Formats: sequence, structure tokens, C-alpha cells
Amino acid sequence: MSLKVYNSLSRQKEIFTAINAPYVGMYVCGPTVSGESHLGHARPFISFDVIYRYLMHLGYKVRYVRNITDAGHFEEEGREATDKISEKAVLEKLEPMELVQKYTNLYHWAMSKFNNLPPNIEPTATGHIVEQIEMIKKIIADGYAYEANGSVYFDVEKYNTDFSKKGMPYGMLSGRNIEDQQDTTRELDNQEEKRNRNDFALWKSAPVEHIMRWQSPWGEGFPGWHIECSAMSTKYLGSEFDIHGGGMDLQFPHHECEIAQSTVCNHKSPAKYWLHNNMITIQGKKMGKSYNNVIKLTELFSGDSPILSQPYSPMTIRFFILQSHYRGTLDFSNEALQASEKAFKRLWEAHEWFAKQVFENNTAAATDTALDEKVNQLVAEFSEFMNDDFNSAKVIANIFELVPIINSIKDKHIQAAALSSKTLAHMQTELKVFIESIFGLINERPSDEGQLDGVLQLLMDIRKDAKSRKDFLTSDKIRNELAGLGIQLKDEKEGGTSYTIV
RNA sequence: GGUCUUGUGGCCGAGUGGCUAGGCAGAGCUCUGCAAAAGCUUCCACAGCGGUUCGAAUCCGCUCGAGACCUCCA
Repeated sequence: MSLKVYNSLSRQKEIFTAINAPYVGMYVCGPTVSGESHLGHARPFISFDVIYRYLMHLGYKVRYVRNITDAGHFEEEGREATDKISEKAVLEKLEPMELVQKYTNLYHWAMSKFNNLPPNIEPTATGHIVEQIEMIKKIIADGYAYEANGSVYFDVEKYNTDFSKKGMPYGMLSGRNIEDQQDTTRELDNQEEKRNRNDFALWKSAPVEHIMRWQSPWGEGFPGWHIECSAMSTKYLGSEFDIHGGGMDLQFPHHECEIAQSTVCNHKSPAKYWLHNNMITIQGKKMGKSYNNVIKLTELFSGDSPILSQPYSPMTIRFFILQSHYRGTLDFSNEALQASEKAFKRLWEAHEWFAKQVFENNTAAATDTALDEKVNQLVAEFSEFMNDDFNSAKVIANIFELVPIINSIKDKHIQAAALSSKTLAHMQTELKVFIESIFGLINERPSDEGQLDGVLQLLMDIRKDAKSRKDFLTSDKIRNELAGLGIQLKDEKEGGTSYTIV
């Protein structure tokens, strides 16, 4: 069964075929490092991390490029256009690059907490000013951009007229047409410089107070809002690559403009498949700066926010995100996160125990063929569901159908021999592959050098002795005191005891 | 105003024509010295109204509600 992905460009699921198999080029829009990442940012990076991992699992050699926007984009809230990064730099009395470095480091820290694999290339906008200028020159030379007062604008009208004839109108990705766009009555800055209100900036002339500025053929300034992604994706993935990803909110205008710029320069539509993840909402509303409802990742991990009733670990959040499909909205609430926390714990403990087992006495024949068949079916569906536009939610549902079976084997409610040795082995490898390699879930409990384990084994021994003497005062004291320290003892069927660190 | 998405049980969330999604919470039971953990069982759905169909949460229409984009935004 082949992989199918939902392509925003065609608005339907398509069979994924690599342009130049086994190589796959994937570009994902990264963060603007003018501030701290929040929960909303976690979604695309975790979603595309799983997509990246799954493509590699399928055998593709993926080049994953995810940019860092550090050049500072425009904020047009007030009258004066101010550079986001330079503005904040003044407030915090930091050099712009110092600020960018700070938030880049914080972002990388969060990404590693989530166990996201680093991309193969993580280019920065400031490191590619030359490439961006070259691209703009090319667009001007081709007649699709014009200069005005030291700024350069993309001529959307002309592009749309010419490329509509080739079946590539402006707005093809987001389903807009220029006529509708004309209706907006919003007042924007520098409109008078533009020939048309749909035109967008490729290069902006920098006002004197701007700290971040570069020399260009059009004077000192800085690159426009969308050109960095076109320049860097072209440089590292070529004029036509397989996958372009990002949040749904970037579809227009960001990705639309990218398509226009790249198409003019490279004479090809840049990406074959456009994948967009949906937003994380909070009480039904998108989490975003402009809504004032963000939970920063540092707050999430520490619990330090009035919205949060407790801290949530990175794996809880990763699991929470994977429990839904990436194209659907996902509503944040403490209740929902707590549910994920508990669910992940149960899943992980079953998985951890099962992965360690060696089933030596099992035979080729299963004693419970119905169960054996059911297990094989559930496991086989992992790939089937992932192939259907990365439906991690359904895979997790199947894993949860396996959890009671695993726990029943553990508690001897089900004999391991109920399943064939082949089934058990297959189940072990597939669970490990999907949970760890593809979903990227990891054990979060602190690892120790065996000393803590030794101490706990001793305490459990003492408690066992006390219990056998019916000295429940002592046995309960050990259990309750440990519970107070966050160590939970669990008596098992065979008279043994295990523990988990909460 | 334009474009588009969406409305599933207490909460989160899969599901596009017929079969129990799943998780968390609730209830009962088993196990246990008591608990916890685990297992088993169970309650609670498909916004409303029409239509298509042998059959609809799933397709169509209308009504009501929610949201996103159109401006930096994952």
C-alpha cells in the first residue's frame, strides 16, 4: 500500500511519488526568533518531525530543510512600520543578533525536549541575504517586479495575467482570486508606493532607525516578507522539490507569494505537495500572539502560567498532538492534557515491559488463533493508517487495543502462548518502530546508575518481609512514604513488586 | 464584505453509507491484608429540520452555532 498525502494545492489526497526517488526534499517554515516559541509552534514542528521520520522509515533519503527567520519582519499595527526584532532589541537593551541568538537557543532547547530530530539544514534568513538579492534581481529582470523609493514590489497583477494562461494563477494554493482581494478596505502602509494593493514587498528600504539593514542595488534595506523561503528552498532543494510544509495560517499570503516568486525565477511551481497542519486552539480560538492566549513552551514545562493547573512534560505534549490528526484543530485544556499524560504513562509502561520480554517457550502455533489474528490485524494497520495521510491518531488507538493484551500477558490473565512466537516478535518490533522511531516518544523518567534501583529493591524486600509477618504498619509505611516521594509501588500477581516514578 | 473550514457522548478526539474508534473521567466487578496498578463489564454521541437511500454521524439542501485566512502569526 502506498503513501497518500493531502495536498493543499489540489485539495485532495494524492499518492505520494518522489520526484527523484529515493531522494525527497522537504521544506518546512520555521520560527521567527524574535520571541519565545509557544504551544502553537510546537504543532508543526512535531507533526513534520513525524512525517520526516515516517518518510525515512519508508526508505526515502530525505533532506529536511527548516529555516530560521532572524531578519525581522514588518509589523504594521501602528502608523510607523517598525522592525520587530530591532524594536524589541531596544526595549531589552540587546543587540538584534543577541536577541535572535537567545531565542534560537531557546527554540533548539525546546525542540530537543520534544525529541524532534534536527533538520538536515537549518538556514537563516540573515545568512542568505545575497541569495535573496539575486533572486529579486532576477524577478525584476523578468519584469515581474518594480522598484519604488528604494523598495521593490512584486507585480501580482502581471504575474496573475501571464501565469493564469499556464494554469497557475496567483491564489491557486489558497483558493483566492484577485478580484475578491480588491474588496478589502483595510488601510496598509506604503500603499501609495505599490501599483496595486495586492503587490507585496520583495525588498524594503530601511528607515534610519532600523538596525538590521543591508546594502542592495536599491539602497540600504532588508528583505521582504516571503523571499527568504523561496531563496533558501531553491538553493538547498532545487527549483522543484517534493514537500513544502507549514501551518495553515501561512497558506495565504506567505506560501502563495513563495509560489509566485519561485515560479518566476525557476519557471516551475516550487513544491509538488503542499502540506499544512492545523492550529492548536484554546477554548476554540487559535492560539496566537494577536489573541493574547499563548502558552509559552517554558511555561508549559514549568506549569508557570495562570492558564495551567500543572506543568506538562514534553512527551505529554508530543503525545497529545499525535492523538489527533495533523490537519484538524486541536483544542487545549488542562483536562485534555491530563488525559494525555495518564494515557501516555499507561501506554509507555506496557510498551517498556513488553519490549524487554523474551518469549522463549512460544511455539509457531498460537493457542488462541482468534486473538493471534486480531493482534496481527491491529499491528498491520499501523502502516495502513500512517499511509493514509499520516493518521497517527488511529495508530495510537490501535496501540491502545494492544495495551490490555500486553498487560494481560504480564498479569498472566492471558498466557503468552496464546500468541504465536512469530506474532509476539512482530508485535515487539513494530511497537518499538512506531512508538519510538516514528512517533519519537521516549522515556522521560530520570535514569539513574542503578543505585536508586538498588535502594528501592531493598525497600521492597523489607516490605515483603513485613507483609509476610503481617506487619502492615511497616509495609504501609514504606509504601506511603515512597508514594509521598513520587514513587509508586505496585504489587503484582506473582507476589512480586514493581515501582514507577511519577 | 470575500474565501474556506467546522459542529461527534462530561472532556479531548478518530471516523465519509451498513460493523465497538481510542484516550481521560464516571459506575460495577475481579485481584489485594488494605490500597494502588492491572484486567473485565458498563453508562453517556453524532447541532436542528428536511431530502436522497433498503440503510446516514457519514451524501444533498436549509436553519442555527463555532472558527480560520484576507495584516506579522505555526
